Amino acid sequence: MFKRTHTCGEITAALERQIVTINGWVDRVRNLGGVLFVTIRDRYGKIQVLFRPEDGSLFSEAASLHGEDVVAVTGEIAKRPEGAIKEEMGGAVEIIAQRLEVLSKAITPPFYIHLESDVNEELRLAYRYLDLRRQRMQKNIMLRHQVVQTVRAYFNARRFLEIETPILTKSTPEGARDFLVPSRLKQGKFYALPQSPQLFKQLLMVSGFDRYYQIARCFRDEDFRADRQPEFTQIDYEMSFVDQRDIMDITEGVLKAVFESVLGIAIETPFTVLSYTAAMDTYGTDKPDLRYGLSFCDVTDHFKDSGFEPIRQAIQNGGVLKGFKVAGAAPRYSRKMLEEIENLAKKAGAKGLLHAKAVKETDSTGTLTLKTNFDRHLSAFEGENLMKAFSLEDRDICFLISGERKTVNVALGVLRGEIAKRESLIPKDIFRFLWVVDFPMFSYSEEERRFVAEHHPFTMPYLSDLESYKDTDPTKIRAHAYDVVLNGWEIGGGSLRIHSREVQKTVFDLLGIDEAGQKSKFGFLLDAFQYGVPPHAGCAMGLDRLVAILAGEEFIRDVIPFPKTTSGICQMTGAPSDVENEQLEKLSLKFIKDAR
RNA sequence: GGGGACGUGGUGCAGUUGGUUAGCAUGCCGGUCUGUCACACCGGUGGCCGCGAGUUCGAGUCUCGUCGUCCCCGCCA
Repeated sequence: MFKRTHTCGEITAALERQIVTINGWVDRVRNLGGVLFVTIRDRYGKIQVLFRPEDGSLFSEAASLHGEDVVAVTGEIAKRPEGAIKEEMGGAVEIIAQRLEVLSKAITPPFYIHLESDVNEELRLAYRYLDLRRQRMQKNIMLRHQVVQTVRAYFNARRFLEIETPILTKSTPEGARDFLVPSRLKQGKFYALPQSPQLFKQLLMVSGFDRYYQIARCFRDEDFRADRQPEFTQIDYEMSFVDQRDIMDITEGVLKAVFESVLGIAIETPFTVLSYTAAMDTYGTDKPDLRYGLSFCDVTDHFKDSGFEPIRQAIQNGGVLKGFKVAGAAPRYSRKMLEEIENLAKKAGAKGLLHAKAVKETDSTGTLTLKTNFDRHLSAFEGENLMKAFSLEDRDICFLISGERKTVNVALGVLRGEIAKRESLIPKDIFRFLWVVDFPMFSYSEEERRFVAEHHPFTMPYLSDLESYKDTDPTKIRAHAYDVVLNGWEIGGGSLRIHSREVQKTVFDLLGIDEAGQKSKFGFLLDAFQYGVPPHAGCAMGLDRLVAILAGEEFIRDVIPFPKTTSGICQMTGAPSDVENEQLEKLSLKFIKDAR
């Protein structure tokens, strides 16, 4: 084989008249009869090679090249003639061929490699190795590499140790469903694949490795989404002797480094910090997209004596009347559109949707009046306050929902997102980070009929809250937990961890995990905590989501080299697949019903 | 578990109220062509319309089932 002296991307005018050898794939062949152009591609770029008829057998051999053949070409770098220079097409130079070696022939691929045209994703996944050859995926995978390397460099420079934790580990009852791996040596028992390295990184703190990080693969056996795969990668880190702000600083620092190195963008730190309650009250979600406004305004106080029964009753029952304004959008909301929006609100849990349009009278007075879908029940006083509260101007519209606070928030949050989309209020190419902090420690699971941890059971609760509410209303207990949110995506989260055996036991008690359960499931952690555990805290960021955002991709599949489909299938390998009965027997496993 | 969208030459799409021969672009094959770069031009090849039932004189089109893909809800500490 003629080994390459240069990559395709390295060939520039500066190398004019040098003899070089390149290795790569045939991108395109353009045979003009008397002269033949072959574009060669590698991951560094593309370069045009020129074959001339006077070269005889070399020319005829080149004429039989096909797309995706792998070749070695030796030739002289030459400036293209005047008039044939197309900078944007790949430069001003080309290689005049002297020698060609076909390293391997390719059959016609099932889809275009050289074009960015749409291809059925199923097919892309079945031929992922070809899909990955395409420019977009090459760019994404290289970008992912760059992110990972930047992260490593950042942590390494700050005394963090990269430490691996087990992939075969113990099943934990809390949280997502585990992937299970049967044990052959301990028949009837199972390993689980880790949902995250959570417990191990805490134990590393106990061991004294006070700054840990890992690019960690995590596994969760739950249904998929555009931003969820059964296995995914976290940038996982943990520190001892720190407080929440220290973790935030490190997180902001690593994000800053990544955005700087990958996009050349300087992001502003520190990020905005919003409490969970404030986020819910203002945006109706715990991961608000701050690239646009549409924040909520509470007008409950002005409607306590509303003549509109649903509003009055909701408020009397401790509920609220809230909404948000869409400036200048009133003329776009026809009756049909409003009906559509109302249906959305109802689907999101609202009982109904009120709207108010501000209209300037066309007469000489030019007064601003409100047109609402509850005019009959709206007093002048209420209307005035509505206008004031939302600073309504001509052609503005505001949407209002009344009811129980949480329901109203969530429904308005859904509307906010939908209307931002419809009104094209979401600016491109900007990055709005924020921290959401003080999440509730527990929520009540109707299904399990017990309290469950909102973050995870090792999160430090506000000790004063714990004292006040553990016996009355545990959902009121706040946690020292924080999420980092970017453009409406939760890209990471973490918490201060419990480092007291007693607090940990109180939390387990509240979760309804009894003494025996604590011992069998988390005994090793509780044991460890008896031997001197440092106060510690940590965070984990979703690498796939982060890379997707940086790459401008909507789906994390497009930044994962070999992803699964939404039904958990690998189109390329066919996994999951049948196994031999012998394999099952070695594991003492058999089907209780014929799944095949 | 539930809802929605989709499945037509290798690829991307069109296909009317059910109607006779399923179109278009591109690829692929052959030819012409000495400066192209999505080369151009000429000719050709290529389809069990995902699969299976049903309705009908007749189904790519309608109905039911099934398989696959995608999106959303539930779920994801």
